[in-house]
Amino acid sequence: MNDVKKLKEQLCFPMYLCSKEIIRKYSKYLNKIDLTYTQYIVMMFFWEVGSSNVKEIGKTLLLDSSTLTPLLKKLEQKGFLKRERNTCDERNLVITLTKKGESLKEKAKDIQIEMEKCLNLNEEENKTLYILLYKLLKNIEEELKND
Amino acid sequence: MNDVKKLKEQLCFPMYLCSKEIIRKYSKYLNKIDLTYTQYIVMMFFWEVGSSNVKEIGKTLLLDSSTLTPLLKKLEQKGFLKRERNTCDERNLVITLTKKGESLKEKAKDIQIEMEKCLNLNEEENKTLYILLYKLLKNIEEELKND
DNA sequence: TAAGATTAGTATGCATACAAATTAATAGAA
DNA sequence: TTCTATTAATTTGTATGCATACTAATCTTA
Repeated sequence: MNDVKKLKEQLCFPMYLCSKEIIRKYSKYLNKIDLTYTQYIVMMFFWEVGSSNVKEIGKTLLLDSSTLTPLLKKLEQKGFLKRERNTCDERNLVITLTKKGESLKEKAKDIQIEMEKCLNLNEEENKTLYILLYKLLKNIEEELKND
Repeated sequence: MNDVKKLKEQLCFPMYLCSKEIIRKYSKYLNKIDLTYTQYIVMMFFWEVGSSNVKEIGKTLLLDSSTLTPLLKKLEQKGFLKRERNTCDERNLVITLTKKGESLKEKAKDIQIEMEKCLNLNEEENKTLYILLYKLLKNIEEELKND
């Protein structure tokens, strides 16, 4: 057993596939409201907090600012967000939901319901998976700190 | 409770983060052997099967041929793979491991061991997570067929 | 057997994702 | 107070990832 592992024997592989395929399925619904998956995640963040800056979004979504800058500009182009410099500290942006962005929330609700059906796990499985994913995430983040 | 869900309440979010962060951590090790994560997955596939074509790789890794074509060319450039047309059916490629690609397997072994430590789940958790991920993957693939 | 359908792989365009370098603004120390 | 360090965001370059369109080879069938 001291050999290189096969794809199926490594946890990272089904994780990679699940994430990719869930996003693929989600995208089919999100198309209808003119959002990509990452844009949707960012909008979800704003539906919770109302307004924020690049740094804070990155900390929550674990995304680099160089990923977020063009993405936020895109969401501004689409009229879902507004980007302004903070007058107190010009280094910061103040990014806020527009009325159009706020109203998109209603349409997203239906998509979430559809997606939950697709995953097709029972309550127990769902909860177990949820707990394990967050545990794993915590462990990995701890490890990444040491680099 | 008939409201839009928060990020933390949706399974897709920790799944997305876990996948991304595992890949981030893996990449730090894979740098040393001149592989990206996706390139590593492809090499794992070849360490199992020896040789294949674009279609088959895509079916196993759930990747589009338009993703694989440039990636396989890159791995050929690095000297890990060889790409030739199948003389029986010129539409197909015959992609095979080179000696250099084969020998890379030994170095990958150590990386797999390091990574397993990083995930830091016990045997029970590991197994449960593994089973749930494959179950979810099966469900999603079933749903994607209906599109 | 010649025309249309199918198949395998490639090319193109768009959207992430991240490392590294850069810019502009602010904080902190001498 | 001025010089240096730090910080927030942007820019640049590389690598996916996928939808769509395309090319070339093979298959099908009339």
